[in-house]
Amino acid sequence: MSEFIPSFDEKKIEKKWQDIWYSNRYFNANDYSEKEKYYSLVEFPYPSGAGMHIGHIRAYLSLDVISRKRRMEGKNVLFPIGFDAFGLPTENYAIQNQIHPRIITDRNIKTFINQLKSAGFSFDFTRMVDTTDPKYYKWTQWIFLKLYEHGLVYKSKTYVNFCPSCKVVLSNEESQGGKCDRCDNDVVQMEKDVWFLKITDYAEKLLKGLDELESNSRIRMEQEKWIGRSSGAYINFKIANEEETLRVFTTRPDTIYGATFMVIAPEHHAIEHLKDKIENLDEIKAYQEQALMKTEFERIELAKDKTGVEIKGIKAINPITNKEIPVFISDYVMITYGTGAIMAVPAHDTRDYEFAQKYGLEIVEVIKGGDISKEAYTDTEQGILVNSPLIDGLSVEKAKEKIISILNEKNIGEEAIQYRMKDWAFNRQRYWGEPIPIVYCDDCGIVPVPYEDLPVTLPMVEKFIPTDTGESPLANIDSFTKCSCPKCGKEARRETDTMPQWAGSSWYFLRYMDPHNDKELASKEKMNYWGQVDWYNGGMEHVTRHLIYSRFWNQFLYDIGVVVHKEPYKKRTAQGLILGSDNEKMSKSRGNIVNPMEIINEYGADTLRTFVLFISDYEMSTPWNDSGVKGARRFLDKIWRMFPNVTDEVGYSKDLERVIHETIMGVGDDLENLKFNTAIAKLMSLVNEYNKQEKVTRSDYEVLLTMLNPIAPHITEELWSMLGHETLLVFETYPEYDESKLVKDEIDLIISVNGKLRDKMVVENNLDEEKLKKIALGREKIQAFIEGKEFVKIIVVPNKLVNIVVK
RNA sequence: GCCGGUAUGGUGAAAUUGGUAGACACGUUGGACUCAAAAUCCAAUGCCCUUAAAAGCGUGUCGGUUCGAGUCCGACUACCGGUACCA
Repeated sequence: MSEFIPSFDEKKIEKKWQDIWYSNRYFNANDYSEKEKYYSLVEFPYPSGAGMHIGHIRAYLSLDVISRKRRMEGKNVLFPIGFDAFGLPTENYAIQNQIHPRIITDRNIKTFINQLKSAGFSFDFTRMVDTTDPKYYKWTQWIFLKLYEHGLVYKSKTYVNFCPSCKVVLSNEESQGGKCDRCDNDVVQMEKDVWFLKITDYAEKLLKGLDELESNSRIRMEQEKWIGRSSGAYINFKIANEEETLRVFTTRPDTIYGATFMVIAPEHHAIEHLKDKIENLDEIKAYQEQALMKTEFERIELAKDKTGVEIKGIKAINPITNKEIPVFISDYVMITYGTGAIMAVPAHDTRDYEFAQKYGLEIVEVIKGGDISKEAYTDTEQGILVNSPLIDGLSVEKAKEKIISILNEKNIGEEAIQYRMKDWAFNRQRYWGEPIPIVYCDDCGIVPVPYEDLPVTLPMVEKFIPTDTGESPLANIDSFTKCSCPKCGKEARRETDTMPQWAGSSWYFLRYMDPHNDKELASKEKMNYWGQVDWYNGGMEHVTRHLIYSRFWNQFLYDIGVVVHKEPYKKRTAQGLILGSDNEKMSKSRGNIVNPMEIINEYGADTLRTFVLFISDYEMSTPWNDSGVKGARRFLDKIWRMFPNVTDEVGYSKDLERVIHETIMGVGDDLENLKFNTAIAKLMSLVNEYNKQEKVTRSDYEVLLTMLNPIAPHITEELWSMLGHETLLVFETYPEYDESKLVKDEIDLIISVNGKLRDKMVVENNLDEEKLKKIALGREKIQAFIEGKEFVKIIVVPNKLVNIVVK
C-alpha cells in the first residue's frame, strides 16, 4: 500500500468503467427475461448544439439512481434514452449556416451521447430512438392516419401568429407580448387552414385516468386545470320576432333571473344570420374588424377595460322571465369556449358587472348575501336565491338542480359539461418536422396517404427557406409536392405542413419497448412484457401538454387495440429547477449557465452526480453553488483514503453494526422518496463514523460502496475491484437491514420544565414512566428550576422526554 | 385576479405522528503538519451579554390552540411557479 495516493484519478477510473459497462452492454434491457421487469423513463432531450445542460443531469439522475438500485434488487430494468430532434432551433441554425438539419442533428446527437456516457448514465444505448429518423416517424405518421381514419383529425380555419419578417408561424410562447421571439418585430394575425386533433373527445377519459396516475397533488392539479371540466347548462335564448336562437353555456343556471343582457363573441355566426335586422351593422362590422386585429396578447392586456357594442334592432328573450333584453358583441366573450355567447348576470359575475357598469345596464340581485351596489357577489357556498319566483329561498346548489329540470321540461335547455381544453392544432409551417401524410387531389379532395406508402420522407434539398406566404418551405419543393392521387392516380399535391414537436414525443415510450420493429410501432408481445412505464420523471413544464398529449395518443391506441394499457404511466415525478448562482433562471443572456462538462472535466462525473443530488430537495428549485462541488469531491476522497484501513474481516464491526443498519434503512427509504440530499447526508455521517475507527472491516466498507454505487458508480466500482472482486459491483445485491439490529440500549432523555429544555441525560432504553419521572425530578439542574414553584403536572413521552409543568 | 408552492444561521439546506431547531455540507476563524503553500487532520462557528459558565432571544409578520409549535389553526407580507375575460 505504500504507493497509495490520497486522491483518486477520476479521469482514468471513469473512462475505464464506462468502457467496460458500455462495451459489454451491461445496462441493456432483456426482452422476456425471467426477472421481474422495471421500466423507468426520463424525458428524452432535444439535441441542441449547446449539448447537455446541468438540468439534464438533474432530470436524469433520479431515475439513473433508481434504475441502478433496481438492477441490484434483481429487476430486469428498461432505462432507455433517445432524441426529440425535430424543431425550430436546428432549422434556424441550418438556414443561418447553410448546413442541412440532418447533418446538424446527427452531429448534435453524437455529442450528446458522448456527454451522457461521460456522466455515467446507465441507459440502454442500443434502444435509442430519434424522432427525425424516417424509420421512427413512419409510425408517427401511421398514428396520424389512424387518428384520421377514426375521425379524430379535421381541418379548420383559425388565426395564427405570423411574423412577416421571419416568415414563420409562431406559437403563443414564441410571440409573447405580440413580438416575435427571434427578431422582435410585431406579430400579425393570419388566417390559416389548420389541422386539428380532436383531443376534446378524450377529455373525460384523460381526466378519469388521473385516478390511476401516482403523482403529487401539484402535478395532478395542473392537469386537471388544463382539462378544465366545468358543469352547468346550455340555455336557449330566442331572438324576439326571429327564428334565430342564441345558445349559451353557463355554470350558474340558478342566476337566470338576473340575466339582464347577453353578450356574444365578435366572431359569432348570429351576426351574419341577422345582418338584415341589425340597425348599426357598420358599427358592429367595425368592432369585429378591430377585435380581429388584436392579437391574443392585446385581448388579454386590455382585459381590464371592457369594450363592446350593442346590437341595435334585435332583442333576446330571457326564457324564464320572458323579458326582452339587449344583446351586445364584445371581445371579452371568446368564440372558442362554450357556445361563444353568454347570458350576462351582472349582479353575480365580476366581468358582467364591469360591463354593466360601463354601459349602464340593469343589475338585478338574485343571490342574497352581498352588496351589489359595490361589486358582484360570486359566493356560491352560502348564497340563497331571491327575486327568482320559481326558486326563491333555495340554496345555490338546490336552485341549480331545480332550474335545470325546469329547462328540460320546457325544452329550453339542458345540463351540460364543458372543457377548457381545446382541440390540438396539429401543424407547423416548417421544414424540420414530420410531413403530414395527406394528399390533395382536385377530384378526390383530401386523401390520406396509404399505409403501405409510409413514410412520407422529407426531401434532402439544399434550400429550405420559408415562403413569403407563411407556407412551409416544403411548398417550394416541387419534387416533394408533386405526386399522384392514391385514389384516382391523377396528378395531386402533397400537404406541405409538418407536425408539431409534440408529435414524436407523444408515443416514444412505446417505441423503446421494441425500437427496431419495421412491421409495427411495437409488437404486442413486447408491450405485454414491458407493460406500463413504472416511473416517469421529467420537468414540471411538461406536466400539462406533453403528459396529456401522450396520454391521449396512448388511450387512442388502446381503444383501437394497438397498445395493451389504457394509461401509459404508473407514476410521474418532476425535478426542481437548478438556477444560476444569482438565483435567476439559467440563460445565455444572463451569463449564468453552468456547463456540466466543465465540472466533469475538473472534478469527475461521480463528484458532479453526488453534488447535484446533494444540493437540495430534488423536487425544489435551488441556486447553483460552485464551492459546494468541492465538498462532494472531498466526501469521495475520504472514502478513497479509507481504503488502506480496511481489514479482511468479514461481518460488521460491533461498534458500527447499529449505525450501518440504520443507514441502510434510511438511505433506502430516502432514495425511493426522491430524498437524495438526505440519503447522501446519511452516507456522509456513516463515513464520519467509520473515520472515528482505526480500522473498518471489509463488510463495513463493502456495504458502504454498495449503497453509494447508484450515486457514484465509478469510484465505488474501482474500490470494489481493488478489494479483489472479479465480478462487478453493478451486479451485486442491494443491502438489506435487520430490524432487530436497530434497537438501542440507551437513549438520550430530554428533561424540560414548562416545555423548555433544561437538562438531558443518557438512560437505559424502555424505562417505565415512574422511573423516568423519578430520574427527572432527581436532577440537580431541574430542582433549581422547580424550587419554590407550584407543581402542576408531569408529562412523560417514553424513550424521549419528561416535561415538568410548574406555576 | 385565481390556483399551487416556498419563507429556517454568513450560504445550500435538515428536522418521523407536535417532543433536543440548525443534521449533512459550504464558508469563516483558530490550531497541527510544512521552509512555505496546497492538500489533509483537529477545534470553534444561530444571535446577544460574557474571561467562562449560566441565563435570555431565535424558524417571514401578528394572533391562537397546547404541558410543549418550524410543524396545527386564523389573519397578513414577500418571493417563485402555473394560469388567464373559460361564462
